[in-house]
Amino acid sequence: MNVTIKDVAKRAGVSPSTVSRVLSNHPRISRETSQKVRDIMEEMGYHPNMMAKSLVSKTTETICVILPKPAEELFLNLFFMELIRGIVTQANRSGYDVLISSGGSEKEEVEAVSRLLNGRRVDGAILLYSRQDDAVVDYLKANEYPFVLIGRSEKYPDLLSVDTDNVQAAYDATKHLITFGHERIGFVSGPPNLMVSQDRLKGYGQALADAGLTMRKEWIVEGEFLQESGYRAMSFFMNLPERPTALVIVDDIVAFGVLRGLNELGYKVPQDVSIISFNNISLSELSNPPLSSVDIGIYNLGYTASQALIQSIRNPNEKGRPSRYIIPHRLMIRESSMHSAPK
Amino acid sequence: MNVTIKDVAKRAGVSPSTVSRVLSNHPRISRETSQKVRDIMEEMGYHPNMMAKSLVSKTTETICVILPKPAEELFLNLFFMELIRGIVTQANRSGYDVLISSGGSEKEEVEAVSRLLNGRRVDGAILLYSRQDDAVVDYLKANEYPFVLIGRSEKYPDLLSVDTDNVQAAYDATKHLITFGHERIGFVSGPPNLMVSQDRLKGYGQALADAGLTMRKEWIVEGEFLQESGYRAMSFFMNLPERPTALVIVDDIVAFGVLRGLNELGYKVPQDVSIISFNNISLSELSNPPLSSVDIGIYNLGYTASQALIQSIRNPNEKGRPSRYIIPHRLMIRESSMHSAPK
DNA sequence: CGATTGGAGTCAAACGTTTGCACAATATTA
DNA sequence: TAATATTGTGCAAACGTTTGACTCCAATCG
Repeated sequence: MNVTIKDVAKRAGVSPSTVSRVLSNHPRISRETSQKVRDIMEEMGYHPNMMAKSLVSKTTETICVILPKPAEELFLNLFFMELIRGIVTQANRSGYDVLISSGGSEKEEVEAVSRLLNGRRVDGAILLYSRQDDAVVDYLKANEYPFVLIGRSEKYPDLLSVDTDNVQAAYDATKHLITFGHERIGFVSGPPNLMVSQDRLKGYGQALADAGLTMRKEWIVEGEFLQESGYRAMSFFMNLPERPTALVIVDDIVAFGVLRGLNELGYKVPQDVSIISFNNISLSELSNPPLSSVDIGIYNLGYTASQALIQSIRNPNEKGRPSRYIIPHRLMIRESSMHSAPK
Repeated sequence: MNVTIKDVAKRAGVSPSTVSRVLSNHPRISRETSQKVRDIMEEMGYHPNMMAKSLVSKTTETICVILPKPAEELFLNLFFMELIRGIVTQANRSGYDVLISSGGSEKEEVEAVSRLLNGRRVDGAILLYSRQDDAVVDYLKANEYPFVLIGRSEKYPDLLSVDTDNVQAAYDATKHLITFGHERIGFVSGPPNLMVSQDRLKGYGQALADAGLTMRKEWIVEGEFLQESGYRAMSFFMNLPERPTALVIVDDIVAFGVLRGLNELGYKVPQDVSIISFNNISLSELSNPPLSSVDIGIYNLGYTASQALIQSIRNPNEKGRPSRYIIPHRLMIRESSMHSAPK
């Protein structure tokens, strides 16, 4: 029922192979034949069957994006949207489609990845997170499938990956607060098994150390990338006998939770407590007061990841390409941290 | 190099067809054989090649999501993330994969859709918007491809679609403001060619009419689903000789823009101006003041759309199923509209 | 007891491409 | 002018499945 390459061939009075070669711009096809075939394809409404093509070429021109555990939960953060936006845009530009896959448990994730890659449904994968130790990474690496990590792997340091210099970024953010005279600076972290949490904590610690300030356990709180975590962290800090006057927060959404809590308790930001967070999602500047945030170029992270992956698919073992791309970050200082430390 | 059905067959001492039938739980395979084959598949690490399967079965178990014009722009709204979250979750549960495709111009969209459907890369599509007159819809309908609309089509009223009762929702929101004594109520709309803009405007008008209030042209402003639009609309309203005391705003993001503007000009919300908007994205309650918003169950819209699409793919012309699903909405009244009209 | 039924598998064609090899015709070279 | 290269095309085998038709064998039936 559907127009195939053979139908076109018949009508054009050539062989199917010729039609196929026209399609792939084979050099040994004459201008004339090529044009004739193209006209007929147009006329008959021919569209190549990608499945047949993939079957023989062993390539699907599709990549997949593996979302952190339950798409249902973590998807709430604008962060992923922005990442996906970058990935899809770049992939489409390179002629690739993007498949979204959300895992459940880590085991299910491995199964999904295995199904997609082994089943030749996609050519490669992008992982949108970096856990300290990850079965999916192990699997992909063991099977030598092309993939790129957004973040980094502790276990395999030279995996293809796109990342922020999170240590430096946290250093900069903390330093900024120190410059405003803060000496009691708290840190609201994410899940401790994520590399990003670890790296940012490290940068925070270094900045304190360089300023001769001591890092205090009770000023560090771990949580999820959710508002509630911020809210809880805030309550904890504010009940301390000695309260921080400024906070570095791993994620904007978490910072929103902190902000909400401070508002409720009647603390003024930035007069009583200064705040700076990470990611600079588009809503950061909308909060009240506008949120200082480290812009890490999320879109760019996604865009670059897609580019790196597709390169590595097209050219599996080309040497001389970096395996780690660091996207520059930038402090966006807004009202939430524009105030010197209270006495 | 990769394990195929033939390899398994050989090792198991059966024919490839038997292996295939084991895979699809064909009734005429004995328990015994089935178990033996399964064991061998496991042992050899067999994974079915989806491309080969799709080629013959003419089905891909994949659906695609068509994003409104440039993924680059409109993706900024959490709304889409939430929709996609619902779609992906449901699709995965039904054993389907999801392909994301972002269009450029309307013409490019048609091309993308044509490439995906005609190229047998996907089995159906979900359109995340409803324009008044849409070439993509025309195309899909003309070619009888399975698809579902999030929203509605004016041209073809009984297309498979999932929607909010936007007229009613806007009616309810406006009514709510009227109840608080407002008589000068403005409306900030979206692009006029979107059905959602039209429907909400209509509901707004009806509520005014039912309350004996007149709808005034200068109190209606159109824009995009972007903050800037809200900001601009706000400036416009506030420069009017007779200013509205309350606003109905088509989208939360737009409302954020309005809020920012009002803050800057020193107007108090809700004391000077009350505000209610639509969609209730997760950040609505975080703004200052928290935003009243009509919750339209975005996740549910996506979830239902995916479900409806997959049903219609699996069972093309089953009768007796609704073609239009209406997801219930609910007013989430928060501080931004909890104040009676100023004198 | 010959004929029928049913169960468990096998055979081979099909799905729509790509691609290495072969071949004829023409062009280039020595 | 013969030998060689180049250009344009066709042939047929692959790619890894699914599936309708067929076979074989044992059990059941009239």
